[in-house]
Amino acid sequence: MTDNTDKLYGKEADIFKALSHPTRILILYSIKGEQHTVTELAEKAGIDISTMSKHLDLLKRNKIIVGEKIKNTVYYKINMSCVFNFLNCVKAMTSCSINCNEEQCLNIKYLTK
Amino acid sequence: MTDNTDKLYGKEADIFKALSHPTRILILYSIKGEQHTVTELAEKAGIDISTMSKHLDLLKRNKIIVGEKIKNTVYYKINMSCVFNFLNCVKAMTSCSINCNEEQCLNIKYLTK
DNA sequence: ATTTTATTTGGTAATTTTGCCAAATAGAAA
DNA sequence: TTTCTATTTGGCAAAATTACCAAATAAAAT
Repeated sequence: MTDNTDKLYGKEADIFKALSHPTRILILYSIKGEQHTVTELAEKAGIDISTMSKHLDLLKRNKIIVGEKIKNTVYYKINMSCVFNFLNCVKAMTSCSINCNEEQCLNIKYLTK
Repeated sequence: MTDNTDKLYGKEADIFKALSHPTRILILYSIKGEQHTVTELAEKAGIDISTMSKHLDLLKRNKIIVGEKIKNTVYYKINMSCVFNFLNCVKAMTSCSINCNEEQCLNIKYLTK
């Protein structure tokens, strides 16, 4: 990839990269309704706390989530909630049959829900 | 990451992973208005045709774009157009100051455009 | 002041991604 | 059929990501 492409589209690509791991999607859905701590999320995901801390840090650096420290504990919550709009479309697409387009997928989702 | 997390969120993460490279964002914007071929896109991006072909293949496997073959040439176009809705939000966030949330970013974008 | 609690950071091995070249494929044109 | 054109695939080295353990922070509780 050229420097020019990176300059033009690197920031946008970085947001997608920050979202491109199953554990980080789990984080989003977990803190959608209520705030959670690293310890809670690590336990829920079944991974090491240090690993979860690094996943949270990546989402935080990209302003997708924010953490609020109260006493010794950091509570994480969503900052970029538009990600859920896109996740709805993604879920419609991935649960749709193999050769359909977005419009068809969203229609199927609408008809069957 | 556990098998369970991958089973639950792997598909969604794969879509984000497919979008997580500057060259692949360039592809999206390039074919948003009009269809393009591998050769054209490789030239625009300044990279090898084979490299561009692999980027397109990844987007195609994830149903984000589709290719239509006419004679010897494959024309690529967008299949999952909801990605541009999300890109609008992403651009608002990334061009916003350091500590703001989505609502503030979108307001700023609204006020300044 | 010392201990406990919650979290982050450093180090590192295993895995995955990326990008070029060269070769293969598929079909159109001559 | 042979040649030409457009694209894809295989191979490989460089770079990036991931996940664990161990160690470091930072502040609350005792």
